[in-house]
Amino acid sequence: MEIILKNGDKLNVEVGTTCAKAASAISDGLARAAVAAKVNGKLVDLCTVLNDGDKLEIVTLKDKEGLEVYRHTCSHVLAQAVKTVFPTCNLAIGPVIDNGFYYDIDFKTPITQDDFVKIETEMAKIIKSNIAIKRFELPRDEAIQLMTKYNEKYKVELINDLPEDSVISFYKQGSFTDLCRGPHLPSTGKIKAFKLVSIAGAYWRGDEKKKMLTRIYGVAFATKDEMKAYFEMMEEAKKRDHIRIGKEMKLFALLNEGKGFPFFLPNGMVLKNTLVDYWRDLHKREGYVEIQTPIILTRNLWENSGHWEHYKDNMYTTKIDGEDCAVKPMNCPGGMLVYKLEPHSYKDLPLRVAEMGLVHRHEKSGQLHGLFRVRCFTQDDAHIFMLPEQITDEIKGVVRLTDKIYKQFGFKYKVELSTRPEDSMGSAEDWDLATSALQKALDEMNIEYEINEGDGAFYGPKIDFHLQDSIGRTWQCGTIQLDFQMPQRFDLEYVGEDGKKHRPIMIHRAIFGSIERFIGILIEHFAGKFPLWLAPKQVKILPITDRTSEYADKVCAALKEQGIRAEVDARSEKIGYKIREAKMEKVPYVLVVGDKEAEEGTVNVNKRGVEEKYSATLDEFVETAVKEIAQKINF
RNA sequence: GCUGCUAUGGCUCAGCAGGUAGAGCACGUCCUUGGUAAGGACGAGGUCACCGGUUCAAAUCCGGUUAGCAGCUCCA
Repeated sequence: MEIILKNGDKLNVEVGTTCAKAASAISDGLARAAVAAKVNGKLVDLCTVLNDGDKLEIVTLKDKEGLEVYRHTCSHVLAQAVKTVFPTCNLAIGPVIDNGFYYDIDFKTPITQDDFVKIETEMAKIIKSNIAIKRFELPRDEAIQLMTKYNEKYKVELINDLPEDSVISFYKQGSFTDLCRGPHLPSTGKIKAFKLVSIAGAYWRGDEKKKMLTRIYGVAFATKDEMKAYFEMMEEAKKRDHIRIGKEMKLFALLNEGKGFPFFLPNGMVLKNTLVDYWRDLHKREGYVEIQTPIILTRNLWENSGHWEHYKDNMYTTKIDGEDCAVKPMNCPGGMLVYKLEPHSYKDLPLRVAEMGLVHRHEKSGQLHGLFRVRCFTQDDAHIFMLPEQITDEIKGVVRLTDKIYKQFGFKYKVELSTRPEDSMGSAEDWDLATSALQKALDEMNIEYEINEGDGAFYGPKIDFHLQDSIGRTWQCGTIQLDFQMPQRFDLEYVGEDGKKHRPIMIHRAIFGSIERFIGILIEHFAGKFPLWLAPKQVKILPITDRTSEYADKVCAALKEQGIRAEVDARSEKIGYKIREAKMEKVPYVLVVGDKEAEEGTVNVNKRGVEEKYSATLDEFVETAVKEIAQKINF
């Protein structure tokens, strides 16, 4: 019979030939590198028997799928090892993740990281024995019988929940058999580099109400070198951790006295204010007006907006003169009240109303994390009130503005479209209309996005922008939410061309999302090496001897005159020492001034990240610095 | 909130097996005025997160509380 290879070549093989055998017929090198195969586009085990006319593709560890198969087998080796070391435990599930794998296991007595040595030793033994991995399939009742025999209650539950027509397959390696869809490596000996890294709790089936199992995380790579490179990269990434840099650079403080409420220190305030100034300038140009609404408003208002019903557990409440009040978790109801203060004409729309709003949300204690997740933060919020025919253009405008701002910092981002959640308000028609409006804007702008089913706000669907932190976790920053509900609830209206009253449509949007979170991401993105326009300390002037400290003061004054954040380090320390300190502070420009410079009216410029130093007149340096700040050049 | 781990001078960390604390950096004083990533000497600074228990004796062992970290769940 004949099979077709990836490159289109045809190969004659005997009936009953496996993928592995076919691979070795193509080339010995490829056969040895093979870890799985793709038959007619479907990923399968190497032992899969080919049929006449099948299209065969060999998968190696160089392929993404190949590495996944490899990591998947690692998780099974982990399971086998754990079963050997702790025979009474019950296995749940063990999938592949970025860089590795995990397995959720129900232990009779809790284990700790100290047990990793035992487990890893057992895994190494399994790998060394190079046990063949065999697939077999069973009908449902036999599958349940088998897993019941092994006392694997979680597996029985999984089998019971599989759809009627699904194939129930098992993989057997030695005495160990596990329910699995596969595919797997042909034998355990192919695993070259793995390590167990951490242990954590995880709810069975991701449900908070179900039992918490123990999850063992591991990483696995095709070679030991790749694994080493991974650990080195993780070490580097940890050095970028915003909590650590925030402390080192005295940007902010997290204190026991205010759990989830960060303190901003002078350096951090420079960052925050600079971002706000940039934001405000940009929004003025984009036709926004700015308001500020109160932090505490009556409970009545929150009931009216629907927040009370959907969100009261996360709101801080208080009583003022006997009246129930709540601290705002969002700015919109305040914005609605402002809209209602006066009648609006269709000629006024779109109305773009921005607010740097300080909101408070009672996040559960375990969710708090540095500046990424806090209980009090500043939203760069805006509400856009508009006519139905303005929806697409307004959304596009916000997407463009978001892109512009993210690009300014050199961020790459991911876009998600979140649709109607279960717990939501409003009619299906409104939701469809709103969702397709968002989708239309994204499609027309040729923006790639993922759909996040059921993850919208309770009042409307949304477009979310996600940025990545230094160890690859993503955080939602920007958001554009289309809302038909608030205008209705607050009975907003405008007078149309026809002289009749109509309901405006509203967008909620934020670009930084939370200034605090955005600052956290900025810190990690730049590893604390902020571009000149953002740097808390922009220029440091270092006199070589006490003789030149007067000239240093003069240079500093000239820079301050131009609004540049400059300071002199006049301590009687050696120049090398002062340079080292300034560099560790990540100051963009360090100016060294000695007798020569004082005499010539120049400065010796040390630019961060640049080995060569150069001499410039004071005026020349001021000019370049002013220009770099004004143009917000990143370096 | 749940599971696990952690908590020692301003910072980064030692303190292995219980006998009332150490280092480096930072800080202060003095000497050194030195041309591009750490000059030298001396000094000050900690009831070892908090509360309780075991013990003749607890930073060290046990329990609880608080806070942080990793993950889970949640995030209008």
